Amino acid sequence: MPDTALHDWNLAPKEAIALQKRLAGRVEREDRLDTVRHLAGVDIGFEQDGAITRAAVVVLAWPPEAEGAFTVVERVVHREPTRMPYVPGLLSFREVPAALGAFEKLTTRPQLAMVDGQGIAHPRRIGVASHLGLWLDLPTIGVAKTRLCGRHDEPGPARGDWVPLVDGPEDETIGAVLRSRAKVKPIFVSPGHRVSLHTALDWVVACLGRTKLPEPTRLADRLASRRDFKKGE
DNA sequence: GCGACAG
DNA sequence: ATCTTGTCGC
Repeated sequence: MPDTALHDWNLAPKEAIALQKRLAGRVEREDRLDTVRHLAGVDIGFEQDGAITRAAVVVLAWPPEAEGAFTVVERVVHREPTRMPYVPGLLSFREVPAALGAFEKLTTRPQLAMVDGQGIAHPRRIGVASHLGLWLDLPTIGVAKTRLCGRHDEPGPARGDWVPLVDGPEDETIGAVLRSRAKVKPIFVSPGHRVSLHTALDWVVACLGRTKLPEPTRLADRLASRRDFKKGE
Protein backbone atom coordinates (compact mmCIF):
# COMPACT_ATOMS: atom_id res chain seq x y z
CA MET A 1 0.00 0.00 0.00
CA PRO A 2 2.11 2.90 -1.35
CA ASP A 3 1.48 6.51 -0.48
CA THR A 4 -1.95 6.68 -2.06
CA ALA A 5 -2.28 10.43 -1.91
CA LEU A 6 0.96 10.88 -3.79
CA HIS A 7 0.25 8.37 -6.50
CA ASP A 8 -1.22 9.98 -9.60
CA TRP A 9 -2.07 7.56 -12.36
CA ASN A 10 -2.00 10.30 -14.97
CA LEU A 11 1.65 11.17 -14.76
CA ALA A 12 3.83 12.31 -17.62
CA PRO A 13 6.38 9.67 -18.71
CA LYS A 14 9.23 11.29 -16.82
CA GLU A 15 7.35 11.39 -13.53
CA ALA A 16 5.94 7.90 -14.06
CA ILE A 17 9.45 6.53 -14.45
CA ALA A 18 10.65 8.37 -11.35
CA LEU A 19 7.75 6.88 -9.39
CA GLN A 20 8.53 3.39 -10.64
CA LYS A 21 12.10 3.73 -9.43
CA ARG A 22 10.88 4.62 -5.95
CA LEU A 23 8.22 1.91 -5.80
CA ALA A 24 10.54 -0.78 -7.17
CA GLY A 25 12.37 -0.71 -3.88
CA ARG A 26 9.23 -1.82 -2.09
CA VAL A 27 8.56 -4.83 -4.27
CA GLU A 28 9.20 -7.93 -2.19
CA ARG A 29 10.01 -11.41 -3.38
CA GLU A 30 9.50 -13.73 -0.47
CA ASP A 31 7.45 -16.87 -0.15
CA ARG A 32 4.30 -16.42 1.90
CA LEU A 33 1.88 -18.70 0.12
CA ASP A 34 0.96 -21.25 2.74
CA THR A 35 -2.78 -20.92 2.89
CA VAL A 36 -3.96 -20.26 -0.65
CA ARG A 37 -7.59 -21.17 -1.07
CA HIS A 38 -8.51 -18.66 -3.73
CA LEU A 39 -6.41 -17.85 -6.75
CA ALA A 40 -7.20 -14.96 -9.10
CA GLY A 41 -6.51 -14.31 -12.77
CA VAL A 42 -6.34 -10.70 -13.96
CA ASP A 43 -6.41 -9.24 -17.45
CA ILE A 44 -7.42 -6.05 -19.20
CA GLY A 45 -9.15 -5.67 -22.53
CA PHE A 46 -10.51 -2.75 -24.51
CA GLU A 47 -13.76 -1.73 -26.17
CA GLN A 48 -14.79 0.96 -28.61
CA ASP A 49 -11.44 1.34 -30.32
CA GLY A 50 -9.65 1.59 -27.01
CA ALA A 51 -11.84 4.30 -25.54
CA ILE A 52 -13.07 1.98 -22.81
CA THR A 53 -10.78 -0.12 -20.61
CA ARG A 54 -12.29 -3.38 -19.45
CA ALA A 55 -10.73 -5.10 -16.44
CA ALA A 56 -11.58 -8.70 -15.61
CA VAL A 57 -10.81 -10.75 -12.53
CA VAL A 58 -11.64 -14.43 -12.19
CA VAL A 59 -11.32 -16.16 -8.81
CA LEU A 60 -10.66 -19.89 -8.80
CA ALA A 61 -10.78 -22.33 -5.91
CA TRP A 62 -7.52 -23.99 -4.97
CA PRO A 63 -6.71 -26.78 -5.42
CA PRO A 64 -8.35 -27.78 -8.72
CA GLU A 65 -10.64 -30.78 -8.85
CA ALA A 66 -8.35 -32.29 -11.46
CA GLU A 67 -5.48 -31.21 -13.71
CA GLY A 68 -6.56 -27.88 -15.14
CA ALA A 69 -10.11 -28.31 -13.85
CA PHE A 70 -10.74 -25.39 -11.55
CA THR A 71 -13.98 -24.30 -9.93
CA VAL A 72 -14.79 -20.67 -10.70
CA VAL A 73 -15.74 -18.97 -7.47
CA GLU A 74 -16.30 -15.44 -8.75
CA ARG A 75 -15.97 -13.33 -11.87
CA VAL A 76 -16.13 -9.56 -12.10
CA VAL A 77 -15.77 -7.03 -14.90
CA HIS A 78 -15.11 -3.34 -14.42
CA ARG A 79 -15.22 -0.81 -17.25
CA GLU A 80 -14.06 2.78 -17.24
CA PRO A 81 -12.77 5.37 -19.72
CA THR A 82 -9.22 4.70 -20.88
CA ARG A 83 -6.89 7.27 -19.38
CA MET A 84 -3.47 6.61 -20.82
CA PRO A 85 -2.05 5.45 -24.14
CA TYR A 86 0.07 2.32 -24.30
CA VAL A 87 3.74 3.08 -23.69
CA PRO A 88 6.17 0.15 -23.32
CA GLY A 89 7.40 0.13 -19.75
CA LEU A 90 4.52 2.22 -18.43
CA LEU A 91 1.70 -0.27 -18.87
CA SER A 92 0.69 -0.12 -15.19
CA PHE A 93 -0.47 3.45 -15.48
CA ARG A 94 -2.86 2.40 -18.22
CA GLU A 95 -4.17 -0.84 -16.74
CA VAL A 96 -3.85 -0.87 -12.96
CA PRO A 97 -6.54 1.75 -12.23
CA ALA A 98 -9.14 -0.38 -14.01
CA ALA A 99 -7.87 -3.52 -12.32
CA LEU A 100 -8.30 -1.86 -8.93
CA GLY A 101 -11.88 -1.04 -9.85
CA ALA A 102 -12.49 -4.71 -10.57
CA PHE A 103 -10.95 -5.77 -7.26
CA GLU A 104 -13.27 -3.41 -5.41
CA LYS A 105 -16.23 -5.30 -6.81
CA LEU A 106 -14.80 -8.58 -5.63
CA THR A 107 -16.57 -10.35 -2.78
CA THR A 108 -13.77 -12.86 -2.34
CA ARG A 109 -10.28 -11.88 -1.28
CA PRO A 110 -7.78 -14.11 -3.15
CA GLN A 111 -4.44 -14.94 -1.53
CA LEU A 112 -2.61 -14.93 -4.86
CA ALA A 113 -3.13 -13.43 -8.31
CA MET A 114 -1.69 -14.14 -11.74
CA VAL A 115 -1.58 -11.06 -13.91
CA ASP A 116 -1.32 -10.89 -17.69
CA GLY A 117 1.95 -9.02 -18.16
CA GLN A 118 5.39 -8.82 -16.58
CA GLY A 119 6.27 -8.88 -12.90
CA ILE A 120 9.84 -7.78 -12.19
CA ALA A 121 10.90 -8.68 -15.75
CA HIS A 122 10.74 -4.97 -16.45
CA PRO A 123 13.41 -2.30 -17.10
CA ARG A 124 12.94 -0.92 -13.58
CA ARG A 125 11.80 -4.23 -12.06
CA ILE A 126 8.20 -3.20 -11.57
CA GLY A 127 5.87 -4.36 -14.31
CA VAL A 128 2.05 -4.45 -14.03
CA ALA A 129 1.96 -7.57 -11.92
CA SER A 130 4.39 -6.13 -9.39
CA HIS A 131 2.71 -2.74 -9.35
CA LEU A 132 -0.74 -4.21 -8.82
CA GLY A 133 0.52 -6.57 -6.13
CA LEU A 134 2.30 -3.74 -4.33
CA TRP A 135 -0.81 -1.63 -4.46
CA LEU A 136 -3.11 -4.36 -3.18
CA ASP A 137 -0.47 -5.77 -0.84
CA LEU A 138 -1.20 -9.09 -2.50
CA PRO A 139 1.19 -11.81 -3.74
CA THR A 140 1.22 -11.70 -7.54
CA ILE A 141 2.85 -13.48 -10.47
CA GLY A 142 3.44 -12.00 -13.90
CA VAL A 143 2.49 -14.18 -16.87
CA ALA A 144 3.29 -12.54 -20.21
CA LYS A 145 2.91 -13.90 -23.71
CA THR A 146 5.93 -12.03 -25.07
CA ARG A 147 9.15 -10.45 -23.84
CA LEU A 148 9.61 -6.88 -22.71
CA CYS A 149 13.28 -6.99 -21.78
CA GLY A 150 16.03 -9.43 -20.91
CA ARG A 151 18.00 -12.17 -22.67
CA HIS A 152 17.44 -15.90 -22.79
CA ASP A 153 18.14 -19.13 -24.61
CA GLU A 154 15.51 -21.26 -26.25
CA PRO A 155 13.79 -23.46 -23.63
CA GLY A 156 13.57 -27.20 -24.17
CA PRO A 157 10.70 -28.69 -26.23
CA ALA A 158 8.88 -30.45 -23.42
CA ARG A 159 6.08 -28.95 -21.43
CA GLY A 160 7.58 -27.60 -18.22
CA ASP A 161 11.02 -26.91 -19.67
CA TRP A 162 12.30 -23.46 -18.91
CA VAL A 163 15.36 -21.26 -19.01
CA PRO A 164 16.18 -18.15 -16.98
CA LEU A 165 15.46 -14.69 -18.33
CA VAL A 166 18.37 -12.44 -17.41
CA ASP A 167 19.00 -8.74 -17.76
CA GLY A 168 21.49 -6.09 -16.80
CA PRO A 169 25.29 -6.02 -16.92
CA GLU A 170 25.47 -8.79 -14.34
CA ASP A 171 22.92 -11.15 -15.83
CA GLU A 172 20.46 -10.66 -13.02
CA THR A 173 17.72 -13.30 -13.21
CA ILE A 174 14.42 -11.50 -13.59
CA GLY A 175 12.14 -14.31 -14.68
CA ALA A 176 11.80 -17.51 -16.67
CA VAL A 177 10.90 -18.45 -20.22
CA LEU A 178 8.58 -21.41 -19.82
CA ARG A 179 7.43 -23.94 -22.38
CA SER A 180 3.87 -24.25 -21.12
CA ARG A 181 2.87 -26.45 -24.02
CA ALA A 182 4.80 -28.47 -26.58
CA LYS A 183 5.23 -26.91 -30.03
CA VAL A 184 4.05 -23.53 -28.82
CA LYS A 185 5.96 -20.33 -28.22
CA PRO A 186 6.98 -20.11 -24.54
CA ILE A 187 5.50 -17.72 -21.98
CA PHE A 188 7.37 -15.33 -19.71
CA VAL A 189 6.90 -15.90 -15.99
CA SER A 190 8.27 -13.52 -13.39
CA PRO A 191 7.76 -12.70 -9.71
CA GLY A 192 5.19 -9.98 -9.16
CA HIS A 193 5.14 -9.11 -5.47
CA ARG A 194 5.93 -11.25 -2.44
CA VAL A 195 6.71 -14.30 -4.58
CA SER A 196 10.06 -15.78 -5.63
CA LEU A 197 10.74 -17.01 -9.16
CA HIS A 198 10.79 -20.58 -7.94
CA THR A 199 7.39 -20.22 -6.33
CA ALA A 200 6.01 -18.36 -9.34
CA LEU A 201 7.05 -21.18 -11.65
CA ASP A 202 5.57 -23.82 -9.34
CA TRP A 203 2.21 -22.09 -9.34
CA VAL A 204 2.10 -21.46 -13.06
CA VAL A 205 2.99 -25.04 -13.88
CA ALA A 206 0.43 -26.29 -11.35
CA CYS A 207 -2.24 -24.22 -13.09
CA LEU A 208 -1.50 -25.38 -16.61
CA GLY A 209 -4.22 -27.22 -18.44
CA ARG A 210 -3.82 -28.29 -22.02
CA THR A 211 -3.39 -24.72 -23.23
CA LYS A 212 -0.52 -22.29 -23.49
CA LEU A 213 -1.71 -20.02 -20.69
CA PRO A 214 -2.35 -21.11 -17.11
CA GLU A 215 -6.07 -21.26 -16.24
CA PRO A 216 -6.27 -18.08 -14.13
CA THR A 217 -4.88 -15.89 -16.89
CA ARG A 218 -6.63 -17.78 -19.67
CA LEU A 219 -10.05 -17.37 -18.09
CA ALA A 220 -9.45 -13.71 -17.27
CA ASP A 221 -8.35 -13.22 -20.87
CA ARG A 222 -11.60 -14.57 -22.21
CA LEU A 223 -13.65 -12.43 -19.89
CA ALA A 224 -11.66 -9.28 -20.57
CA SER A 225 -11.89 -9.66 -24.33
CA ARG A 226 -15.52 -10.78 -24.04
CA ARG A 227 -14.72 -14.05 -25.73
CA ASP A 228 -16.37 -15.52 -22.71
CA PHE A 229 -20.04 -16.35 -23.09
CA LYS A 230 -21.99 -17.79 -20.14
CA LYS A 231 -22.29 -15.04 -17.50
CA GLY A 232 -20.40 -11.76 -17.28
CA GLU A 233 -21.40 -8.27 -18.42
C1' DG B 1 22.11 7.56 -34.50
C1' DC B 2 19.76 2.78 -34.76
C1' DG B 3 16.83 -0.89 -32.86
C1' DA B 4 13.59 -2.75 -29.17
C1' DC B 5 9.37 -2.30 -27.21
C1' DA B 6 4.32 -6.31 -21.76
C1' DG B 7 -0.74 -4.93 -23.54
C1' DA C 1 -4.47 -4.58 -27.21
C1' DT C 2 -7.68 -5.26 -31.69
C1' DC C 3 -9.06 -6.87 -36.54
C1' DT C 4 -9.77 -11.16 -39.29
C1' DT C 5 -9.85 -16.24 -42.88
C1' DG C 6 -8.22 -20.29 -43.22
C1' DT C 7 -5.97 -24.32 -41.43
C1' DC C 8 -4.12 -27.87 -38.41
C1' DG C 9 -4.74 -31.19 -34.55
C1' DC C 10 -6.98 -33.64 -30.66
